[in-house]
Amino acid sequence: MGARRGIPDATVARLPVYHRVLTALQEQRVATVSSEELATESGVNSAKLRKDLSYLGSYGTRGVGYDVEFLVYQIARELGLTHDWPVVIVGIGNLGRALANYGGFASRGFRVVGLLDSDDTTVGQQVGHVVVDVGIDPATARAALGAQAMSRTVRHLNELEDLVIASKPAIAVIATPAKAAQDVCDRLVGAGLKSILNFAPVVLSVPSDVEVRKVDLATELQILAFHEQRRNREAQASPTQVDLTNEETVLVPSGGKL
Amino acid sequence: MGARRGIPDATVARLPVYHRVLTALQEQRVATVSSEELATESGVNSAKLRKDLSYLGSYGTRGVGYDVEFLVYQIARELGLTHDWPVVIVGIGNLGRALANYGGFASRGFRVVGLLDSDDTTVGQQVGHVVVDVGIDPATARAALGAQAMSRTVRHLNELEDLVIASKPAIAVIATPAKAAQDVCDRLVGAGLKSILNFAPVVLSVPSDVEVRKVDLATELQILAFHEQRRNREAQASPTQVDLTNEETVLVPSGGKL
DNA sequence: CGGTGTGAATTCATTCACAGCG
DNA sequence: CGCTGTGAATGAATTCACACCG
Repeated sequence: MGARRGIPDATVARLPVYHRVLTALQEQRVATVSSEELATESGVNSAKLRKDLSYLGSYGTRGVGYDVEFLVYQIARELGLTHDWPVVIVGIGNLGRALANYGGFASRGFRVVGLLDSDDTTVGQQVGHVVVDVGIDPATARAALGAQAMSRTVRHLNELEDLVIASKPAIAVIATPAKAAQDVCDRLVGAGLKSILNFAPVVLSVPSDVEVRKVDLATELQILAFHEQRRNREAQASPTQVDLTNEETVLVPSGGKL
Repeated sequence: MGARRGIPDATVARLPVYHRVLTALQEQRVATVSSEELATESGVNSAKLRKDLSYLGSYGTRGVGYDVEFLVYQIARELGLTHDWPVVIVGIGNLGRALANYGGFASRGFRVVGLLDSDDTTVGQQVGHVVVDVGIDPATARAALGAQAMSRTVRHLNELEDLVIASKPAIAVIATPAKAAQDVCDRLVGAGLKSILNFAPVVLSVPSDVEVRKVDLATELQILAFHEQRRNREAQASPTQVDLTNEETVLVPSGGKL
């Protein structure tokens, strides 16, 4: 039973991991893989993995496993990695720069078509490496370089609408300070964007047909701090170890977890 | 009924958002807030918010709402934001630099005590602004500046163990390339760290008493791409617009928002 | 009256366990 | 026989709806 309708969100969130692991296996010339192996490499258990994959279709072979190459392709197609996704980045501070340079984007069909900032000292700067695959013919290379150089030059925020019209980004990344984020978001939405990745530490309000995903660095640290604190509270309450040394790794003999 | 035992993970993940919103309200001198208001600002519904807060204790007043200042403190305490959390960042590329400079850390008790990299041209560099609050007395300022300058100088990865002994970081951030991440992780774990925030696109394997949280930029984009693709498929199936140009993503002229 | 706190109902996700296929 | 694919069981998170209190 192929399930074209409604892959659960939790599954969608794991597909990129499976895809990455499978791609690595592919590079090692591994032809097939069992749910058990793939699950271990992906940090999940095998039942979950099999159920996840079953939402895409029955792509495995009983008694054998999954064909790596075939599965890579199926997941890529499901995620839309076979398309080209033009991305605009707004806010070219440290984080925006880091994102503009991030290799993991280009390799999966995400192509930076524009960089925007409102700071006059940043506008006009060239950001990131301009790279062309070797073995490309000179004319194409020249054109590609030109286009890349263009899309790597930071433009002023007030060109946002022009950029959207000209380059039709499908996804916008907001890496501005918190204060500017909602305004930028409103303009992106006004220009027709429907997919936004937000790094600013604010909750953006958008119409219900726009999807926003949020990455909040401080939040992640706070969650870690919560668990760290809980661990310490428990250690204090428990009878054993004195653990004010740094070298610890006392690895609880047979730990009382949760 | 105060619930000391077991705040659900999903709730813990939302507490930082509530805390941020409440802090903003506090700065606007708002004294009390209802679950409805706080929920809207936090992007959740009010029932969820009330249930979340109920895990911390009965801190609201019926017919009135929550005391902003009191609630800020309670959440901060629960998350451990009243502590100081020394952080070490490993991998000082674009992202590591961005993280080292990120203001959202310092303001919540996260203090960068060390920066590590294995690249000799990076080692020795000074990263990030060294800042001291105004109105501090000169001697203290001098000491603070010294300590900060120290902790802002990139040190070589092979000093990792020394740094852990000297500065006792509670949390490590891995911002290295994928290839280096597992090795770095093993060394951090070996040195006793139990809380790791991983930006490298790999699944880290760690003992079960170590907590790893992962932020994967490419993954987030892929999830957006999935939904974007689904939206487009549906649009295609629906009667209106033709959209078979190669440049795809034909912007709807003046939006039919939902 | 207005708004919190919370059992009960519901929805969503994970895990179990095994039938059935290659 | 080995491993996938999946119903059924369990568990977690969300939402409902209202008793209860200030």
